[in-house]
Parts: sequence; structure tokens; C-alpha cells
Amino acid sequence: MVRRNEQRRAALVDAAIEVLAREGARGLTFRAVDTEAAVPVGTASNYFASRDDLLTQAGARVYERLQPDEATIARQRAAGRDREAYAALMRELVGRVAAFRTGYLALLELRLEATRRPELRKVLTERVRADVDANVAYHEASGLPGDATAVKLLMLTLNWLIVEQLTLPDVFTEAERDHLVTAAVERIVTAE
Amino acid sequence: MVRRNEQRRAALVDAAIEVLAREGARGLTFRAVDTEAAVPVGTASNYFASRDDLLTQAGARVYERLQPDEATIARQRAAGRDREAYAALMRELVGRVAAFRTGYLALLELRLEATRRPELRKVLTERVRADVDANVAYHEASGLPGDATAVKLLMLTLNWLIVEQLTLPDVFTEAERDHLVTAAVERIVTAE
DNA sequence: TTGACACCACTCCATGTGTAGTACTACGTT
DNA sequence: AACGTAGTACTACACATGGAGTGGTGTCAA
Repeated sequence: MVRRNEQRRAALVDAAIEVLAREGARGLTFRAVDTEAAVPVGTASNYFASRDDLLTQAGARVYERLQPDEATIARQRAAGRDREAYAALMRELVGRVAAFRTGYLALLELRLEATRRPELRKVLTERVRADVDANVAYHEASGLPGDATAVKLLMLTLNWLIVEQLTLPDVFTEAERDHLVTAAVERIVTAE
Repeated sequence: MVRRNEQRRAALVDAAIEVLAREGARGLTFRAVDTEAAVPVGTASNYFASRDDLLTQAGARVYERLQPDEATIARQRAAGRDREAYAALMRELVGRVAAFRTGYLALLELRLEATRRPELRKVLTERVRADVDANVAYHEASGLPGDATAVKLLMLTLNWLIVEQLTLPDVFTEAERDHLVTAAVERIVTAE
């Protein structure tokens, strides 16, 4: 029987994200989720029809949780409008996303898993597209310098910088990473 | 007993790369490698002391195979020295790496696995550092415009673009990807 | 003949799934 | 207040899968 306790379902999905980050996509089993969420064996089985179901819901959830919170947005609105402020913003962004280690790693695992699962690929593609569009729209409304291409290029660059930091942290030092973020903004964001 | 037939060992490592790309890091078992390499069950067991051993060797091998071949390097030497030529080069690079789908995906899987395996992380960190250094050195010797920071920024940007293409190909169209590569070179590579 | 290797067979063990069945709890009814 | 019922939490089990490791036999070449 499919269970309907939404609070418990959410706890299971969050547990799934932790498992994804820690053990990888193939380690994401009903059993592992049960253990992570500290619920009895078999619970996840009761809440999700299939592994695909669980995976897809986890994918959607990670994106929800990666959105910046109200306070962060407010702080951004209060900041300046020049490239200096932009760079500071981006450095903060990299730090914030990288701090959400498990979420970001789970996302990477899901991307790789999407390679094999069309249903998941569909969900992730929509999410990522929406994310790109939202960033461009937000940027345009913010009055910060630079065009849509600059926003996309920055997203590409910073994404890989985060991957680098999370998977092989010793390739670049923290100072180098900060320098790269600053340089990226300086060069990519051209005055219009 | 540890076997020493190097040809067979290489075949097994290459098979491991295919398995990594297709099934993920957790799918990389001795059995799966045996099957992929079409050798009897138990062979990989005889050739590698442990799963860590196999993983580490696979990581090193992927990097060997991702290096451009002689012909590509020669073609690059013959090309022009302006940003236009640079952009064309980068578009070709993205195409070439993305065409090596299994190798690149295997690398991503290994990066994620490196999160959990210090030994593998060490090997990969050295490889990636060497790769960055080699790219910077090659660039400086080539006479192309732009500084070391530009090379690193381009590597970051293009790496994620490739991830995007390989994992969620429908987020950007091919035309958009080409446009992004061109724009990246134009903006990141500043004249000195 | 001896040594290295390919190949095969077998045992042991870990892990996961699905589901039947039991226990608990809340809530509505009388 | 006592009872019944529904939904859920939890447990246990049956079944299946897959992988590791190892001992042994066959084969080939020096």
C-alpha cells in the first residue's frame, strides 16, 4: 500500500539526498534510505513505487533546496551594482553552494544517473533550464551589468569551479579559487 | 596469484572504463569487468589486488587516453594565432572531448568516487594538476593570445559545458553551445 | 619437467526486494 | 466511557541476485 504521510515522505526524500551524496546513485536503495532516515526497514518500499520514483523526487527536491533563501536575496538587493559587487556576490555564491556539499554532490550523481534514465533526464533538464532562465531573469531585473550570455558563461565557469572544489579540493587553493571567480566576473561581464 | 600479462591487464583496464561510464562507480565490480572484457569469470580477481587498485589504474588510464593525439597537436600548430582561430580550436576541443563520451563520463564517476577514496583522490589530483599545468605551458609556447588565468578560466567553462552536453544534452542546443564557446574565448581571452 | 597462465567450479556471504502479518494510535460512533 | 475501524508503523520472512575468493585442472612454452 502506498503511504501518504507527507512529513515522513519528505524526510525520506531528504535522507535519499544524503545517501546519494555519500554512496552514489547505485548506493541509493530503499534499505539505505530507511537506515539513513532511521525508520524501520521496508518503510521506503511503502512510500515509493520504484527506485525511479525515488530518484526523480530526490532530483526535484535538491533543486528546491538549492534555491537561495529570502535573507540572501534581500542582501543582494541591498548591494551595489558595479562589477566589484558582482564579483563579491559570485564569491559568496560559490561558497554557499559548495557549503551545501551533499546537495550538490547528489545533483552530480543524478546527472550521471540521468545518462541511463530517460525519465530522470527529463525532470533534470526541465529544472536546469528553469534555473538558467531564472538566473537570467533575476539578473536582468537586478540592474547588475552584463548580458544574458555573461550570466550563462558565469554559470558554466562557477559550476565547474564548485565541482573542482568538492571533488578534488587540492587542485586549486582557496585563494586561487577566489582569484578565478574575480577574474571570471571581470572578463565575462563586459559593460554594455 | 597476481597475473602479469600486460596486454590482458590493459584490456581489463579499458573494459573497466567502459563499465564506469555505463554503470557508474558502484557498478564497477570484478565480475562486470570480466564480462565487459569477455574473459572468464574470476580473471579480474587474478589481476587486481583490490577494487581500489582497479579504480586507481582506471583513473590513470582515462587521463592517458584523453590526451590529444599527434595529428591534433600538429593541426593546432599550423593554425592561426588570433582569437578567431582560438575560438575554432576550442569548439573543436569541446567536440573532441565530448565525442570521447565514455572516457569523460568515467572521469566524472571517478571524481565522485574520489570523494570517498583518498587514494584515488590523490591520483586524480595529481593528474588534474598536471593537466592544468600542461595546458598553461602549451598555451604559453603556442603564441596564442591570453594569459594563464585565461587558460584556466576557459578550462573551467568548457569542462562544465561538456558535462552539460553529455548529461543533459537538451538544455542547450548545439548552436547555443557553439555560441557560448565563441563568446567565452572572446571575453576571457583579453589581449595583453 | 616446470612454471605461468587461462579457465572453470564451487562455496560462502552480503544485500536488496516485496509482502504478509502484527501492533499501535487516533478518531468517530454509540 | 467503551468499542470498532482505518490508516499507519513496524517486523519477519521468503526469495533472488550478485559478487568475492580460492582451489584445482588443463595448456603451452621454455
